[in-house]
Order: sequence, then structure tokens, then C-alpha cells
Amino acid sequence: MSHAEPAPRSLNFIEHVIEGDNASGKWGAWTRQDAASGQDASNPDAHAATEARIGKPRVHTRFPPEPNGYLHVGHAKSICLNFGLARAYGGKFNLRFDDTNPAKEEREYIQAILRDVLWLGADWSGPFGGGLYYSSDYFERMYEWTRELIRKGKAYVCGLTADEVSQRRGKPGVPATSPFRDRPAEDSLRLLEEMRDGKHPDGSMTVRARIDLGSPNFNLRDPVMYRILHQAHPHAGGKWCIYPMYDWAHGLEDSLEEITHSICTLEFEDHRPLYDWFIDAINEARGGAKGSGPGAGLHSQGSAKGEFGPAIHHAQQIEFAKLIPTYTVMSKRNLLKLVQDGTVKGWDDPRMPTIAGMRRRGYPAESLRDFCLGVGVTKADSLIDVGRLENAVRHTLNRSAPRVMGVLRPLKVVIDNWSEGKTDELDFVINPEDPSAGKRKVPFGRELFIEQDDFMENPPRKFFRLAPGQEVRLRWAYIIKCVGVEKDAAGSVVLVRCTHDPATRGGDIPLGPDGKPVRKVQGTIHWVSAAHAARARVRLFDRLFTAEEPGKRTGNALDDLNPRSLEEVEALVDPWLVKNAKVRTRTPMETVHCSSGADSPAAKGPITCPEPDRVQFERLGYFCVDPDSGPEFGGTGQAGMLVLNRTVTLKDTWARESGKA
RNA sequence: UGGGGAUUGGUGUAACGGUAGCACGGCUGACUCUGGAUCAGCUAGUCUAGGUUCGAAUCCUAGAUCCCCAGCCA
Repeated sequence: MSHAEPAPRSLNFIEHVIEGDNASGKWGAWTRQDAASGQDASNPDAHAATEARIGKPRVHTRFPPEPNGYLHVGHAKSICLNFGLARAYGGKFNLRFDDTNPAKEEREYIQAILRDVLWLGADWSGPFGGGLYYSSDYFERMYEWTRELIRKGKAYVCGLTADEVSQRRGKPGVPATSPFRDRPAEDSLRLLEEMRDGKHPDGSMTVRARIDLGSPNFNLRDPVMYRILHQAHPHAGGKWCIYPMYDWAHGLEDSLEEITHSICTLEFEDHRPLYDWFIDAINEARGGAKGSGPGAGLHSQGSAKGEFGPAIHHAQQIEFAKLIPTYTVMSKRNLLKLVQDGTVKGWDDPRMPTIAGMRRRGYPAESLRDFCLGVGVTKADSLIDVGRLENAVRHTLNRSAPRVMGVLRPLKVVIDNWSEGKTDELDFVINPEDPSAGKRKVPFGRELFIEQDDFMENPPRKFFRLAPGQEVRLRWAYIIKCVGVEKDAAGSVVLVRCTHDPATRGGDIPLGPDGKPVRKVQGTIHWVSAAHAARARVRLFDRLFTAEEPGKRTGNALDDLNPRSLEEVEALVDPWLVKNAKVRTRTPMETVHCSSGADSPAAKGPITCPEPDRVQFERLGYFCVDPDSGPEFGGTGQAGMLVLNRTVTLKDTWARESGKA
């Protein structure tokens, strides 16, 4: 063992389960037919992945969002996990809308979710994609299965109202009750049909599973399978007025899609016995092997066996702890409230922890993926320092973002020994981390602006910036020396007079006879030329909440809102931005394989996504173009207006140190 | 009080009876035309009490603490 082997990445507990399943052959192997279904056949990469898949152990995951809001960073973790597993094991990943409750769901959310999932790179019809599905496309089958369970004596139509069910729920040790539990199957079958036909009002009756009214697990106390809801559905339209409950539907969806590993969050752990019960109940008196392996799924054509047909597929559910970052709220209820209250300007407000918000804020998809990968997967509740997400963003952007100079809070500087009207063109390194990015020119003149923070009349020790009598380097320009200040009536410095050293053009200090620089200048500050600078409206964001865990104190997260989460300043920026920066419209994917064909909102055209250009303002942070900018910047705002978002600051050890003092 | 989960440095996460490791943060220092980046070093941990064992984060017993569940939400 003389040479170092690259350490294999340690597996998380879900990967251990999968590797165990693969070793034992639990889920069988991909067949030729199975391996390609759900994918875009015209994609050559998909074809290659399909060929590679045939014969390998099946790993099929899914991400099942309800379209009742925008996706947030917690969903991003689930997407990365599920898609990442499919890719790592050469399997497939489905996107499935869990659209069982039309009261809360909207088409706008469907579109937003498609955009966000694709933006993150979880391409459901690409090489590792299994297609796009809607639970509502399965309603007919679920209805048939419901009839089957009634016929088997495992379900019944219950005439209790919601309040009555609640009153009769029982307590630990005290069983629930229902007077309708022994209703004859023929009666239930007839009532179910009437429910479907719209003959009964909302809330008047439900279909319930006959399981165990005394179970210590309340999910098993005859849970509701169907409720009446006379409401149009964003995907199914007006076809239904009864809708399946999530608990009844979810395992069936996984079954139909032949999902192997159904990954969800911890709160569904004690629903698992219910899902298992439903599948077992359907498989009772059916043929074929129960419990595992492909059954009567969407893509297989198993021959009918047993009274009710072949056994259906039974996915394995695995639960993990959801992602909770500090200083943010994750519940859709709270996020929706922020939007409806007008606390933020919409689901994609850059302060929101939504994927759309983070994209608009300037976070690259790659950073989100790195972050999600980095936090790991376990069953232990964990609070993730949101600074970790910000670090991931800095890490990506440091390598990729072009540098530019801009002054947020301008202070005027006049170079006394620079002649009026004279302009110099200086070389500016576009990205020191990426020499291939090259150089460009930046204009310099007699009047400049620097950052107010970069000048102090009475500086503390170790203030390596501009101060009376002190020298500083202007980035890529000249060494200047402060020779005087002018103040307004209130005594504030409004203008700094300096001289420049012509021998330091480009920012280099001349070398002495010994080959060493003749003097040392500690500080370098950024600047813009007053005659050339462009104006920009810059939005500076702070955390939306002031508490690590919003709502921990009072129970209401909104009590911890940060009243100063947004500040807007008029900045002066490098004119280069005006010609080069914009919000670009990307088309992440042209074709979409979908269970419901041309009826799907997704099938109505390519999915487009705004992707803002990002830059680093040297010494300040990363910024991106906001769509509130004018049309010339790819936005929808007032013509000529450039609006920038501060994505994240640079690490600032000076601010921390000087703050301590 | 019934049921279901969880507990390893400040934070996140490995180790599956055999040297408690990694990442982030923090602290030093080097380097630097961004007080950025980069590089090097340091820092600090098995919830508690018993038990089994040559050996326990890991197995057993008892306890503590935290999270989830009693929607016709998902």
C-alpha cells in the first residue's frame, strides 16, 4: 500500500439499503422495454443510458410534489437525492404531480415546479428520466381499486360528517367508532357510484378503509380514502367530484410507476403501515408474487392471474429528515402567508427560500446541488447553518463570475494632479481565478467615486484604506495619497482630495535597484470614474428572519420577521455592465415525456427559465441582474433601468474584526 | 398519558464489535494588486447510568432529552 487510493465517498443510509437490495436482487433487473420507457427517444444520450441499463438491478425513484405552492430549498434536497440516486445507480427518476386536492392546487404552480425541477438538472425525460406523471391520470384505476376493496369487505362508504368523524376518533386506548362500518358491500358500491355521479354534496359521505378502529396508530383507525369535492381540477378539469386522499393514492402511484425506493420525509413514517396495508389488501386474492418486483404497472403487461388480476408492485418507502436551514421558514403555509401578506413581493422574491427566489437572487443551480449533496442524508432532525448555503454560492461564483467594480455608497475623490478632461484606459483582469477570461479596459479620470467605508478621517490601527496623509492603491489603476478633505455644513466629508503617483500606473509599485518594490502599500480599494460610471439600483438583502429558528419563541414564525430585510441603494457601476449584463431566457428542455400527452400544461411548449447574469463587485460580493430591469437588460421594468440584486457578500474578515472592537 | 422516530466536536456527517475520521465554522500562520481566493497548522465529540466482552459510538437493560402523529391536507 504505497500509493494513496482515492477514498470512496461514504454511503448514506439510503444508499446502503439500495446496495443491499441490488446485491440480493430484490427488485429484479431492467428489461429492454422497461429501460427506455418514459424517456425522450430522440435524445442520443438517453439511448446510451438505456442500453447501459438493461440487465442492471432496478433503481427507480421519484419526486412527488403537490402543486400547491412553489418549491423550496427543502424540495431541492429531495430532488437532488432522488435524481442523484437514479443517476448513480443507472436507474430512472420520475417527476410526478401529487395532485389529489384541487382545493389547493393551481396550474401556475405546476408550471413553476416544472421550471424549477428542470433548472436544478433533474431531467425527467433525459438519460436517467422515467417521465412526467400526474396522480390525477390514475384516478380511474384508483376508483376501480376502491370498488375492489369494497367488494373484498375492506372498505365502506361512511355517512359521518367531518365533525362526527373527529368526535368519534377516540383516544389512545379508546377506540374510534363508525355506525357505517358494516354497511353491505352492494350498498357501499351503489353509494360510491352516486358520489362519483355528483349526487351527494361535499362532506356528506366518504369512503373509508375497514382496518382497525382501536389501533394505537391513528392512521389505521379506518382512514378516509375518498372525499367529495365539487371542484374543478387544474389537470383533470371537471371530470371528477370525488378525490382520493393522499394516503390512499400515494402507494398506488408508486406501484403503477413501479417505483422501487419511495423516499419521503420522517412524518410519513407512521403512515407506512397504512400504505403497506392498502397494497396487501389489493393483492389479496390476486395472482403472482406479493410484496416486490414488477407487477401490473403502467409499463408492464402482466397476464391476468387470480380473481382480480395479477398482484401489483409494492414499493419500499424510506424516510429521511427534511432539510431545515437556520433563519428561514420552510412550511408552505408560512411561505404562502408571506406572499399573500405582501411581506415579500412574490414566490420568487430573492429573499424567499424558494428555488425560484434563490434563482432570482443569483444562486447558481450548481451551488444548490453542492449544498444538498454536502448536508447529507439521515433520520436525525438537523438544523443546517444557512451560511453553508451561502458558502456554496460563493464557492461556485468565485470561479465563474466576471469581476467588475461598483460603488454602493459613493464618496467623491478628485485627483488634483490629473488634468481636467484627460482619460486613461487601464487593463482590468476579468477573473483572477480564471486566466482564460482575459482582460478588458476600464476608464479612469480626474474625478472618481470610492466607497464611503473606504475612507476615514481618523482611522483606527490597521485601517489599510484611504485616510489623510495615507496612501492606497486603486485597483488596477494608481497609488493615490489623500492630501485634503472638504466637508459640508454638518461636518461630514463630501470630497476627498488626492494626488496620484504616475509611476504606479496599473497599480504596480516601481522596483528599486535591489529589485524589490520601493515602498509598500497595504490596501487596495475599488473605484469608478465619475465621468463614465453608470447608475444602477441595487437591492441589498438581509435575512428574512432575525431568529435562527423563526417561531421558536412565540410559536409564530412571523413574529421573528426582520423588518430590514431589503435595502435599496443608488449605486454607480462600471459602464461595462450596461452593455453586457442581462437576464437571459433559457430553455432547459424542449421535449417532455408525459403520462397525459398533449393535455399536459408541460406539453404546451418548451419550458423557459430566467437566468440572470452574475458578476462579482470586487471587495463587495456577488450581484446579478434582476428582471425588474429595463427591456435592454432582458427585464420587464422601465427602459434604461438597471436593477441588481446582491446575491451574497464576500467574506469580510475586516468587518468582523472592526466590529469586535 | 398511546403510537412512531431520533441522539457522535460549535454545525453537518462517517465508522455496522477492533486506531473515533471527514467537511463546514473558529483560531494561528504563509501568500496576495479583492481585508476575497488559495495553502499549511491548530481547535473540539460518542446523551446518562449500569451490564456483556480481551475490546463497545456500535450489543443488552434502565433512564434522560428532542421531533412527529389524533385533517374529509400532503
